[in-house]
Amino acid sequence: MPTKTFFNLKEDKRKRVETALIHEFGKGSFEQASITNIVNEAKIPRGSFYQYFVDKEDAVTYLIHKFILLEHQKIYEALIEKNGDIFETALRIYDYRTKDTILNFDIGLARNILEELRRNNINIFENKDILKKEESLTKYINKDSLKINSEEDLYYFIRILTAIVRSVTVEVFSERISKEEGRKMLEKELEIIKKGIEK
Amino acid sequence: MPTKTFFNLKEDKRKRVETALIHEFGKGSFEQASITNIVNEAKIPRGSFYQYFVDKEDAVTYLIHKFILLEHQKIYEALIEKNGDIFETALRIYDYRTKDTILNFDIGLARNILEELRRNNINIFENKDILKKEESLTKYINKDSLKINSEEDLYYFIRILTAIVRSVTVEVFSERISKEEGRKMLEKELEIIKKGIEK
DNA sequence: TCCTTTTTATGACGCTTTGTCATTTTTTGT
DNA sequence: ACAAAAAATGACAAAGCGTCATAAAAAGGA
Repeated sequence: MPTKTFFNLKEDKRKRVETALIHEFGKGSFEQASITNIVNEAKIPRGSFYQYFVDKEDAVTYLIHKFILLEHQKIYEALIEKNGDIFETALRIYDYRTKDTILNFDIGLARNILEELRRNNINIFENKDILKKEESLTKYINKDSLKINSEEDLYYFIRILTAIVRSVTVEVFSERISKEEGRKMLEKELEIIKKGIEK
Repeated sequence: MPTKTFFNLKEDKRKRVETALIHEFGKGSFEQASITNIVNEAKIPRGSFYQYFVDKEDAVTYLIHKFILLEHQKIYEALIEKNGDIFETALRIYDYRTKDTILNFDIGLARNILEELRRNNINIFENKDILKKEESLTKYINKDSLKINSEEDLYYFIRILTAIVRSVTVEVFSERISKEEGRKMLEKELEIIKKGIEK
């Protein structure tokens, strides 16, 4: 996490740094991001960057945490809107992720963050590191039409869903498939999960 | 792909380079891998590395291709052994991936490669870039007990399976869960896919 | 066998990037 | 107004990547 100094910064400067971070980390992979570019864009001296963040990793972590909190809020809203229907919610999340801009984030950054989350198998539904315990979203899921007998079953089910939505989203981001194709694929995949594959 | 020079190398030297690649790329992420370390371990001058590979990316690609070909062979064997039962095959692949050594590869390298494959959404079942067209494994799958009406259905089904097996494997590699826990989770998840989640 | 041509080997070097640190400047508190 | 704490600054060391001019070795031909 960034230092106290960073959070004490005047609005204007902090925004400049944040914007530069979003631009640079959204361009390529995190490893490719250059601190030189960041300090140039934000118009701060190199030393200041290291006054605000321990290192590059620290700056990335800051963005990821922000992203997770915003996503969490978005999922909550979708669940409420869809009356707890988890399949509808999954599609809703897909739709909003594949919009041109996600919340305050650039789409390129969103792509990188989702990859990073996937790489570290971070589940947005209940992330112990970032979200408070009582903030789990599972309680808003309508379980009436689901074959679920325990908390454990629900857990595995969400794991599967998360993996699938992410997978398609990242494919769309990498431009291997279009937004529309991705949605159709997701619908198909959700259908399989619903009905089961076994005769 | 590596240069002709690399493949013309004498057995001994080529092996030394390969081993060094496997060690270094198995340690951290690909970006973190250091060519300096590689040439030191392989006891070749720095310039030679660039005589064999265009750049770092090129060396990685070489390893990934080798890995995919070996994995492909392994999946084929598993499918034959399990008489085309795709669920049993999935578990078999999980088991062999979570062994201490995977084929000739270090487990650390396998972890990185699987992540890289996932990042690029490369499906080992039918990879157009590396495998020949007729080498698709789907024809060995026993479809009798599956609710599958078209090639398309099968495609989506395999996407889901691939995603899930990878996901668990990577979690085991990152030591968040044990081999045994991972296997139980995979079994549970496969069960959900089989039966479906909808009441 | 000797000479020419092609292939391979070699490591110093240029360039870029990261993170550090000693010093200066600004802010805060009394 | 002064001292102490906090923040800003940029030069610099260290490390890494890929290049390139040159040397060595191997292959081919007469």
